Amino acid sequence: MKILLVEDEAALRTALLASLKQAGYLAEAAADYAQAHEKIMLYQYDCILLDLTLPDGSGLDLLRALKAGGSPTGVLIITARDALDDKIAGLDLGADDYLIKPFHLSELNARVRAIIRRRQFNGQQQIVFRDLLVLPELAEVHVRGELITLTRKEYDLLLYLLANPGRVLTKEAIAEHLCGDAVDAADSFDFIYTHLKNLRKKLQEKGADNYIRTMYGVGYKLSHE
Amino acid sequence: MKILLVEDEAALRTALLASLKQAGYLAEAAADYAQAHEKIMLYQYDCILLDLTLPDGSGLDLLRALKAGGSPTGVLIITARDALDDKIAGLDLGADDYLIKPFHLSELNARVRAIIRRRQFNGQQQIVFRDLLVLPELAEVHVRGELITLTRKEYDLLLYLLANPGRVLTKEAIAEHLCGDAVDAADSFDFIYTHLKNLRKKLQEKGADNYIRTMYGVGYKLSHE
DNA sequence: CTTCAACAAGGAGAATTTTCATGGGCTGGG
DNA sequence: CCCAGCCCATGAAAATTCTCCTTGTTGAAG
Repeated sequence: MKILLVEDEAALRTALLASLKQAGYLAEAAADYAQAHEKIMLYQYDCILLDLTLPDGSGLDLLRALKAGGSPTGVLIITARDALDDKIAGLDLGADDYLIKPFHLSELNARVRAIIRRRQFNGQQQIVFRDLLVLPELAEVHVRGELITLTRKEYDLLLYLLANPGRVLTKEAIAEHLCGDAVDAADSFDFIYTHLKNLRKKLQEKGADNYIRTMYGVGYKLSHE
Repeated sequence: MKILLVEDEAALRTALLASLKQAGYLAEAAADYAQAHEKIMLYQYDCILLDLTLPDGSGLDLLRALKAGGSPTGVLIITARDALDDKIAGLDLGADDYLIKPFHLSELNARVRAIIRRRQFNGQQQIVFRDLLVLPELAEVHVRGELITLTRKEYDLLLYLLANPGRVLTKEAIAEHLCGDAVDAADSFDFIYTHLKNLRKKLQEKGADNYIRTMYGVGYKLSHE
C-alpha cells in the first residue's frame, strides 16, 4: 500500500511518516506543492494525505490536478481548524475524508485504513484466483485450502499481481510498487527475481503451478490456465 | 475497557474519573460537547458516561451522532432530576441506562459494570478459545482448567486479541488500546514487547503454546492452529 | 544452423530491519 | 514507605530483504 504524505511542516511530516511506516504502509513524503505535484504525476498512490496550506501553492490545486487525471487515488485532507471553506471545497473536488489539525495518530490511522479498505478490491472480504484464496483482512493466503505464510514483500507482490490479473507487469513497475521512490532508474531490479522465486516456490510447494507466467523481455503476469 | 466521561463540571469530572480509574477502567474525560465529539469520532469506547447538559451543546446530539455512526458503544446517561424529557429522549435514541444526579459512586460503578457486561462479547459469560477460558465478570483466565493471574495490561491485551480473532493487530493499535490517548507519534511502542512476552510466558507455562502469532513487520494475531 | 547478447533463474550470504529478552528506574496504590 | 506493575533502554537474536555471482534460457542476427 503506497501512501504519499504532503505536509510542509518538517516535524509533523517526519512524525507522520514514521507512524505510517510503522503501520506497515509504504509511505513517502513531499514537503511542498512542487515536490508533491512531481510525485503525483510520476507514481501511483493508493492514498494521499494532503495538507491544504503549502508554501508554494494550494493543496486544492493538487487535488484538482489529480482528479482531472482521473486518478483512483484516495485522498485524505489534513487542514487547520479555521479553513472550513477549503474543507468543503476539498470534498466537492473528490476528497474522501478530512481531518482537522491537531489530530491524533490513531485517528489518522483509522481514516487511512478506512479509505484503503474501501478501495482495495472494492472492500472484498476474499479474493479467489484458481486454487488461491486470499483473505486481506487476516493477511492470510490459502492454496488448495492450506494456509501458507508469506513474507511481507511476497504478500505485496502477490496482491499486486492479483490486482492486475492477466495484465503484464514489468520489473520496474513491480519494483516501484514494492519499494516506492526508494528505487532509481539506475538501480538493478534483480531482487525482484528473488521475491518472485520465493513466491513461486511457496505456491508450487502446495501444488499450484504456473500461476505467474514470464513474458520474456517484458515482465510477468498471472495466467488463467 | 475504555470509558469516556462527558461532564462539564470540573469537580465532579475529576472525582468520577478517579473513581473509574480506581475501578480499573481506562478512563478519559471530555469537558464539553466539542471535546467529546472529537474523542467519540477519534476512538472507540466500550462505554460513554454522558451528561446531557453541556455548555456548548446537548448530549443528546452526541448520542444521535454516535448511534448514526452505528457505534456499538454503550451509553449511560447522567442527568439532573428535572430533565425527565431528556431522559426519555435519550433512551429512545439508544442509550442503555440513565442515572439521576446526585448518585452514589457505587451505584455508578454497578451500572457501568452492567452495561459493559452486556456488551462485552455479546454478554457472554465466558469466552473460550482453544485451551483458554476467560470469565470477564471475574476477570479470570483459565488455561486447561488452571487459573492464571495476569496483570491488568496483560489481561486487556489478551481480551483485545480475543475480540479480534485472526485479525492482525499492529503495535500501535495495541498501544492505543492499552493506553488510550496517552500515546503519541514520537513514542516508541517497544513496551508492547514486554507485555506480550509476559502474557506469552504465562500462557506457555500452562502448556498453551503459539496462541499469539507474530506477523513479522506487521503485527500480531491470534492463530487458530 | 550457429553464435551472441540480453534476460531470467537460482544459491549463498551480507546488510538491514524487526522482534525479543533482560534489567533498571519510575510511579501509584496500599 | 514499600512493592507490584509498568515503561523504557540496551544489546542480542531472528527474520527478512537485498546483492552478488554463476548458470541456464531465449530470441534474433549473421
